[in-house]
Amino acid sequence: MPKISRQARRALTEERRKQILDAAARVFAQKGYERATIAEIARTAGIAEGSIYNYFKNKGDLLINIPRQAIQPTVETMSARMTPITSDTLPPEQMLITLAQNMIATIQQNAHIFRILLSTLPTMPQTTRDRYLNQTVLYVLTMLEAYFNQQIKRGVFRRDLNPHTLARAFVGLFFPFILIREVLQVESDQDWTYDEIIQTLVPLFLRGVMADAPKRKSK
Amino acid sequence: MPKISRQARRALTEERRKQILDAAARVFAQKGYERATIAEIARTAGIAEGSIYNYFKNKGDLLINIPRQAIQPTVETMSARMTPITSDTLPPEQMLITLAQNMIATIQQNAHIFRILLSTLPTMPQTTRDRYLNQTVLYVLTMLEAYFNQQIKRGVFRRDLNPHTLARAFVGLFFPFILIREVLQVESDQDWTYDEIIQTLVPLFLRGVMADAPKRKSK
Amino acid sequence: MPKISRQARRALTEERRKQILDAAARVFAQKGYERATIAEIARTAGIAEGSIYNYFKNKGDLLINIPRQAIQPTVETMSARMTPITSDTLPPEQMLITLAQNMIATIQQNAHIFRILLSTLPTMPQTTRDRYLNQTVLYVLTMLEAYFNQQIKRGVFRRDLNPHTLARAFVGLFFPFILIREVLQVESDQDWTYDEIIQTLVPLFLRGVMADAPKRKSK
Amino acid sequence: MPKISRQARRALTEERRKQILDAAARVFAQKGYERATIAEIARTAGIAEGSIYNYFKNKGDLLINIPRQAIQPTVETMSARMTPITSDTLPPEQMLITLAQNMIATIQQNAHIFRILLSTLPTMPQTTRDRYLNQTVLYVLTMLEAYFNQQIKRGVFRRDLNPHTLARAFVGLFFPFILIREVLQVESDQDWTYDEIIQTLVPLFLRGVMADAPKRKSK
DNA sequence: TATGAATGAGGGTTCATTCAT
DNA sequence: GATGAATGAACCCTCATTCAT
Repeated sequence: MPKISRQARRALTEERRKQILDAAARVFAQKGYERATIAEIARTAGIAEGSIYNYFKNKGDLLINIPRQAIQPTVETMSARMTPITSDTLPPEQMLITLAQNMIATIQQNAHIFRILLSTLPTMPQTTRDRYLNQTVLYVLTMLEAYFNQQIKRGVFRRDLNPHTLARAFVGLFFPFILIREVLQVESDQDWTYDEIIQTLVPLFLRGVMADAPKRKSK
Repeated sequence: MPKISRQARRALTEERRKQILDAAARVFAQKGYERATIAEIARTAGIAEGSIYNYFKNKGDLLINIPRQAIQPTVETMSARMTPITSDTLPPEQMLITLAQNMIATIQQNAHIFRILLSTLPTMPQTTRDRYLNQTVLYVLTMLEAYFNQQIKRGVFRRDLNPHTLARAFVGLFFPFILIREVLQVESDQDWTYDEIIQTLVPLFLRGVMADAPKRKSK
Repeated sequence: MPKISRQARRALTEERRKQILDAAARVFAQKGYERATIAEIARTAGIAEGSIYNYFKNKGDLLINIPRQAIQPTVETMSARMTPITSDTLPPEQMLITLAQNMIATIQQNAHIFRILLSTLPTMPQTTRDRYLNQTVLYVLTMLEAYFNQQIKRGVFRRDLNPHTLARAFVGLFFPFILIREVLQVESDQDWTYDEIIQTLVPLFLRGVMADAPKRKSK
Repeated sequence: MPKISRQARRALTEERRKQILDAAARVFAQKGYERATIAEIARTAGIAEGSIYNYFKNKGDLLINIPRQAIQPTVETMSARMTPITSDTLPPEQMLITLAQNMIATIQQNAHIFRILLSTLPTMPQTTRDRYLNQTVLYVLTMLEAYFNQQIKRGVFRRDLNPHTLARAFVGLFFPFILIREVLQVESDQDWTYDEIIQTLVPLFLRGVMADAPKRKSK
């Protein structure tokens, strides 16, 4: 005769897991995975070291579960903003600006997760790495790809372009800025704002990808 | 009195340092800095554990000395190709293609170093990090910036563009591809070649940045 | 919520610390500080190597905490016997004999600690050394000094003497004997007992320090 | 056909040994035996590490050979000053003052050796230790003992005293001062000079040991 | 005989994980 | 489930000693 219903128990457990993963994410982001200690994660989470092992198999298990916990929600938020309906109503420039803004905002809000990803991915085992990537970066790339594909099919973007390439290139445009500011936190490289960058690069990208204006249709 | 001339001794020492750094770079790239052990580095270098400490203060000292050893030579090769003279004689498209090819080739040849950089930089102490960055990425960015600045001043590229931003954006275009293939080694994302990417993105970028050519309006 | 009351936990911890310090003192005394290994201390204490670090910061921390653990109790016993009340009631000869006996007994019971002190003090960092000395030797010297000062003021001991000097000289009288027997354990120098020494040297010292007794001149 | 005569070779070797032992003594005194390194001794001696092994079997061999090298000369100087002839001509007070001054001067000049002795003796193997002691402290004690024996036999010192005990007690009187100043270098205990100490303690000691004045002979 | 790079055993310390309470 | 002390494997680093030159 449990004092708490099974459902309530479940919820409590889930709550605890979140609390621990949150602490782990913070410590991993600050110290890096290897130099983070279970002791510090426990302290940050406000529980005992041993308790962590009631919720996660081991240290690696924490790392594996961080993206679902921390990234997916924001990724989903982002994807929600990219529904076809929206893309119909917005002119490409506006759409791309919004996309870039969302992407950057998402990364900014989860900068510590990105730091973890960067320092961990290169030396992770294949399967873990793929799982991570699918849940995060590739997910976003796939959505972008769909949008570009649509625009190409409509003749808005040049027909000779490959949506796969475009998606990666578009994201890449902003990559160095994000890397420098959010991940590496280089302070000597700060005389710009994301808005300026977006206002410069989206039009630049568009000039590059837009199909020639209909005027020349007669060519 | 030493049996070997001071110069010969110096050369031998330098040789040994290279040998050790090379081993360290390989092991760091494979295991990540923290999980790499001195024992394995020594084994890889074909020497005894203790010998490493005759050439480097400690494990961290190995890390700090890797870029100079492994990257700088290629970085310098690259910079040699970007002299103003060269940039005068080549049309922008050819120049940018060459630059991109060089950059990608450099990274490919030093992919393991890049893996180290990525996994180590985020949790490095500020000063070490800055030193690393200056020797590598920022060095290249600065050169690119100079080139773009030149082209803007000549009216070849749009005058409303900022060379600082352009340099980062140009590098960023290729970043996701490099990341996916060289660093993360995602095998499910391989149906493209760097040449295709370059042939697509350099013109795209150029369309975005070239000033409208009034002279040729009459064409 | 802890399963054990905070007080009980404290007591257990204190017990463990004593157990470890005791083992450390034994091993340090036998091998000397530098040649003693954590492994052997752990073995002697009957615990695992790592456990020591749950109670002490490092090897040096063991050394620093040994005197409080092992000497202070006896030092305090000794000081208890030297209250002014006691010194009032005993004639100087009896008092000094008792003092010498106590001192020697204390050292005998903690001979291994003294061996540690001697071999460690000369090369210790200043602050550690001062802490050590204050807890042990200087503590005793200060007490003696107070006693001599009292006797000088009362005219029992010569007024031209300096209590500071006397305290050191008195302790020094017995020093070579203690050194030879307890610390150096020279076996070829054993045809005497501490009692004989005390019975000889206390009167000798007293003849040296007693004020000429004008009252008894008429005797 | 040696270029150098065998004798000259011998002398050179002996010179080199002295040079090395001198360096070793200095480093041992400063760092303690265990923490002293062959590298530092070699550096101090101005030769290569490996060369030390051409003159001494190993590190321990250095330690064993230091007393003969460094202490014996001064010990011999001291003993020279204590010939019976001298002791005949000087009154006891002058003699003891001279002895104390010589002893203290000797120790002062060789303070570093004393630091080595103190930190090394307690954990040395028996035989090494005895050898050390016989060459140094016991040597001096034996001489003192002879002097006291003479004075007792002459009736200058009390007949009920034991020269063995007296010798140790006399040396002990100055021990704490030497220990505090020369070995432990306690700086907070410096408001006295050796001369003051000697001027106080020698008469004190003499009052304790002198036979009753001849006036009471009639008793 | 002199050199100093090479060696590798050994020691202090950290920390993920276990388990008795 | 919660706790946190106990564990011991693993790692970095030091340094006495050797040996090829």
